[in-house]
This record gives sequence, C-alpha cells and structure tokens, in this order.
Amino acid sequence: MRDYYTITELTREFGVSTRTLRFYEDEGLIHPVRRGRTRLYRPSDRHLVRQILRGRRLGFSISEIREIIQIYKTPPGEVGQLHLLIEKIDEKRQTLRQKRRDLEDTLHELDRAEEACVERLAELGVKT
Amino acid sequence: MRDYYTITELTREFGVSTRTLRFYEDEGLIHPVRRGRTRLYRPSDRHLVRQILRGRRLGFSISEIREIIQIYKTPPGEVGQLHLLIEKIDEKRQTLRQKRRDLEDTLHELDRAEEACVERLAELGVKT
DNA sequence: CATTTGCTTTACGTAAAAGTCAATTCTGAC
DNA sequence: GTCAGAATTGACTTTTACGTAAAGCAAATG
Repeated sequence: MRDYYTITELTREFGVSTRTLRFYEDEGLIHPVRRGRTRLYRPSDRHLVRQILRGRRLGFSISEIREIIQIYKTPPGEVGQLHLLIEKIDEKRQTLRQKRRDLEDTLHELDRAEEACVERLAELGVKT
Repeated sequence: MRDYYTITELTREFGVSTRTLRFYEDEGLIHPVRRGRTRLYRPSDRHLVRQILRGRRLGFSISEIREIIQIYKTPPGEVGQLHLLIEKIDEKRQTLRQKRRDLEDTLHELDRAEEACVERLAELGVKT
C-alpha cells in the first residue's frame, strides 16, 4: 500500500480530470495533504474518491454524495446524534432501494427488447 | 384504463412540473396528441414518462434516456440493424450492471455504518 | 543555466435540465 | 356568452458539475 498518490496518478486510475479532483476538494469532499503547494493523496483519500465516483455513477448530486460520505465518518459520541445518523442511513437506503427497483425494471425491459430482436431475427431466417 | 390524461394529471401522479413534461417533449422523448393546442397523454405516453423518470433516477442523461427509449420501440426490419440494436442493448446492460455493483457496495457500506452506530449506542448503554 | 514537465491558483465559460415569468389563449362550468 | 381557472408558447434565469485558458512556481533534466 502506497503512502501517497499524486493528483495525476489518481486521474489516470479513475479516468477523471485534475479539475474534477480539485473541484471535489473545493466542495469539501476530500482533503489531501500538501507538500508545499502540491497535493498528496493518501490511501484514504483515494478510497474517498472511489466512493465519490460510485455516487456519481448512481446519479447522486455533490451534496447527496457529501451526505453519504459524512455518514461513513466516525460516528459521533452523542446519543441523539447517533439516532439522527441512523435515520439518515435509513433514508439513503430507501433511495438506493428505489434505484435498485428502477434498475431491475430497466434490465428486464432490456431483456424483453433483446428477445424481441432475436425473435425478429429468427423470423428473418437468421441463425443465432 | 383511461384513454387520455391531461398534463396536470401526470404532473401530480409523477411529481414533476409541466415544464418538465414539455421539456421532454421538446427533446423528442414523448409525443402526446393534441386536441386543439392542449396536450393529451395516452397510456403509452404515460408509460414512457414512467420510463423516463426511472432513467432520470438512475442518473442517465436525456440523450442516454433517449437511446434507451429508442431500444424499446418496435425492432427494425433489417438484419444488420437488429444486430446493432442487440449490441446497444448489451452496452446498456453493462452500464446498468456497473450501477448495480455500485449500488450494492454502497448499501453494504451503509449497513456497516449503521452497525457501527448501533455498537456505539450499546457502548453508551442504550438499549436498541 | 535554460527549459521542460508537472502542479498550482484564478477566473471565466458552458452544457444540461429544468425553473420562472409574462403574455396569451383556450375551455368547460355556470 | 362569460368568466375563472387551465394550458400554451417563448424568453430569460438558475444550478450543477465541471471545462478551459492564462499565468506562475518548483524541481528535475539535458
């Protein structure tokens, strides 16, 4: 496990631009350390980037991603806050379950569309 | 099954604005019929709206949604085009499978976060 | 030492997906 | 027929998530 990654290493690994990583930093999603002015990303920063991009692929906005990330941070010490956090987690879970239903539905419809194609090909006398 | 829905009926059902539905029409995603100038949405239009919003929740852009919708339309008559369509379907499926992996990963991490909360609460002597 | 290479900041630009507002026009209930 | 409430078009605005371009620093390399 490497100690530090440079910004361009991460851009290559994840296929994003430096602008994007700096933008996420401006938005308070990541906090790489500095050597002079240069950013150094720790493994934990790298993992955060991975989580951010996962959220992005799922269509979450920056502020939604921020919420999710804050959930992952060490749980607070106070009971009331812990309950609030658990509520938040449940909310996010609901959202993700909705997305999962949407996803499965869409996958099924794609399956049906493919079947229709295959049938149509069969009608046309093409061996599959 | 109703013959036609008005635009406001659909906005209420789906929780979107009229602007949104007209925007989707401008983008060529739906084509409600007209009585005079008034839009009338058929059940098939309504179903399309449902599919569009599903795509939106999954983070697809309008043009990606357009592609998906075009897949659902009656398969073309020509063999070459059918093969192209099947390829497109597979592409979309890959995308959706990636999203599913992202989704499951995120759900698991939320589970772990909740467990941490519950543990923390137990440490603090709170009965769950 | 000069220059290339990589990183930085600052600032302005932009595409997508609607929101909002104004001015009309329709239309269905009485 | 009229009048309030819907619906329409068109134009302008906003927000999000970056892209892009300019200009400068810093270290390594020939």
